[in-house]
Amino acid sequence: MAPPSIRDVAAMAGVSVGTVSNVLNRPTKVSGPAAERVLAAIKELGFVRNDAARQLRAGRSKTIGLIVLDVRNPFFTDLARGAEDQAATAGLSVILGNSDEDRGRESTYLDLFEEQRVLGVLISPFGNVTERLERLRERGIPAVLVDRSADGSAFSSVSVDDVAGGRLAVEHLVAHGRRRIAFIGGPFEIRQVEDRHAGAQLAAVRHPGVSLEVVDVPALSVIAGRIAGEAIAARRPEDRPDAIFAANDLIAMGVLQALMMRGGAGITVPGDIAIIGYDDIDFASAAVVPLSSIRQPSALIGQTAVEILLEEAETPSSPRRQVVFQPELVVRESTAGPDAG
Amino acid sequence: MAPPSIRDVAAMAGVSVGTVSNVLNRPTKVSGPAAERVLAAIKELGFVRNDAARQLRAGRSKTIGLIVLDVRNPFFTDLARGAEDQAATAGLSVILGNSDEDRGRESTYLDLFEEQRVLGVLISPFGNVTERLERLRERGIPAVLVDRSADGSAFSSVSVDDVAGGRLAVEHLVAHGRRRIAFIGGPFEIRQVEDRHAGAQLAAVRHPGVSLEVVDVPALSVIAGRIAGEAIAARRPEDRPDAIFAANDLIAMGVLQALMMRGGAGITVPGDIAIIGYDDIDFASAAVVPLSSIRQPSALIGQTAVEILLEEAETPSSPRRQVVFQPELVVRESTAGPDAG
DNA sequence: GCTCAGGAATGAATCGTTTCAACCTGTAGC
DNA sequence: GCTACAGGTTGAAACGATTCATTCCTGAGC
Repeated sequence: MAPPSIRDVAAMAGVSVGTVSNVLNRPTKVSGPAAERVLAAIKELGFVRNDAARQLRAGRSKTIGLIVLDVRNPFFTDLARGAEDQAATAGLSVILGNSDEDRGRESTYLDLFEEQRVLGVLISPFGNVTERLERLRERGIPAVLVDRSADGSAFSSVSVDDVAGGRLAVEHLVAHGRRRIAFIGGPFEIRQVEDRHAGAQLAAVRHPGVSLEVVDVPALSVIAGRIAGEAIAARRPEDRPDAIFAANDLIAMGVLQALMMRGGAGITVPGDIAIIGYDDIDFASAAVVPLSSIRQPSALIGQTAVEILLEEAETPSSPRRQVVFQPELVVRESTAGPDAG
Repeated sequence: MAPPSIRDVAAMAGVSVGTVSNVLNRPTKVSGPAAERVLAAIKELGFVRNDAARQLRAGRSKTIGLIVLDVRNPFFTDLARGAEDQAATAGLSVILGNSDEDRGRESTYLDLFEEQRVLGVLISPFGNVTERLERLRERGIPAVLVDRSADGSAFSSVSVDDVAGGRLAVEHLVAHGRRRIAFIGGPFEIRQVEDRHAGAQLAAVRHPGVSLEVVDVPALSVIAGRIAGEAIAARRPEDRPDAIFAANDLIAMGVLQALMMRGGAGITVPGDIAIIGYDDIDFASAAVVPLSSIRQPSALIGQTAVEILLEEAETPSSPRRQVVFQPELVVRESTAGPDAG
């Protein structure tokens, strides 16, 4: 019942434990017949390496710890997937922790990862974790921040340029002839919201005659969007914007629902009002009117973060890097449909 | 730079390694002053247990492996959360693997878990994994199936009664006076779809005068739902159902969008047609018309599965258990709104 | 026939923790 | 003053894979 060990394999194959280990780790060092006997014994016994013993000897595990703010957000699951795939090519695995925007949970995961002597930590931080991460680094565990550009340069980071995303969105709306644009989003404490708005502002001021109104909402949710949308529908037609830039897709969908509802004010999308969201979640293309959006290279972020992490694990003295990706415009009917203005 | 070991702590505190270990694991066995010195040394050195060494000695890790079909499905993340919380009360952690309905990925995770000598495995199986799981059990690693009642009784399982869920939905519609009901769902190879339909059928035949039509769709997605919804809106009014039971919330939302679209056939929900979905995802309550649904106790499933797993890990000879939870009806406007029929 | 090179195989030491038999030391009982 | 006993403490063995200095073999070269 106890799993067979490398010793059992050695006994069965009639070789020493060292040879079995060589078959597993340095196959070229072993003669053909010996290797065959060992492999046969492994198969026969159903031997599986004991990872704990390997780790103990190696002093480090073959696992990367990843802590995300919210597993239910497609952005993070895609990011995780990218990290996983990249790790797999190096024979590593990723263990995923969901902090759920809770300092306690975040901290618990960091403890766990430290006990496990993980190879490195990827984290989209919520609380102030710099000290914790610094301690990990002293212990030889590197960390890379994801979805957050590192303020100082103490740690490497991989993020997306939200300012550029906001600019993209508004430039696109302007290019399609829109002039009165509303930014719907909030709360502004969230860095991403602030940056997206800043980008929108930048783009707007570059075009004379273009105005940017701000509609502050309490959360990045469908409901918040619907309420904002209803308020806009209730305005006199001449007071309505001709385009809406929502801080994320959930808000955009809520707005869309409100505008399109029968019994509404007879507003058409994109005819009367164009709408663009942010994140390009799956639901975006499935909306009543397929939603234009700003796509972030989520998987690529994860992938790149793992690459940097491995580099730092290999060469602790390697310089920190701040990678910032550019987001991409995804045009669908909600801004460029058949009856667009 | 190498992390301090229990030996360093012992040296600093002027005690033996055995005593340090006792402080950590059996605090009552250690005298006050000794314990204090040890704790001080731990703090001073920033000592953190090496999990690999513990595991090696214990022969088993303190981790539970969980493999789900799709991390992006809120049902599974809630389940994972339940499992995690329950595990935490026993001082264990959960590592989450996403098979993404891919046999290869599923198998890779099982390999990983076996190498890690996890305490046990929770799995919502995709491929045929019975042999793999049986081998694990021979090695002393128990497994519990989640979201799938085990056919034989070889393994314990925790699932939800989908037949009962289907029955609930239709009984509810009938109780609100609906007579011509359409079940929209597919593909029928998915057990859940089949069971939900079977339950709907059972309820329908119990009521004379109630008919149940089936609209087969190729996927459980918003788009599939919208297409089906458009087809229904295109029918002559007298040929339309007066209620729709969708196999999941995504389909229900697609149908809802199609029926409510301006330029549609002037159909009101729930006035002309009531709609009920399944799963009670967050979006359900955020739909244009808040969606009635069938709620599954996702977190409770995860929690219970962990309980059973721990029992089997403790007592391998304990009898297998098949736990089946009952789903719950959640009534919102889409079936019982102000203008319901 | 002897030496030597080099490939192949060996097995003891090691990683850090837990466990447990053995070993104090002081106290209570007689 | 001696034994019993219990609460504290000790330190060596064990877990299983990896590593590396050492040994063993084989065949080539002279």
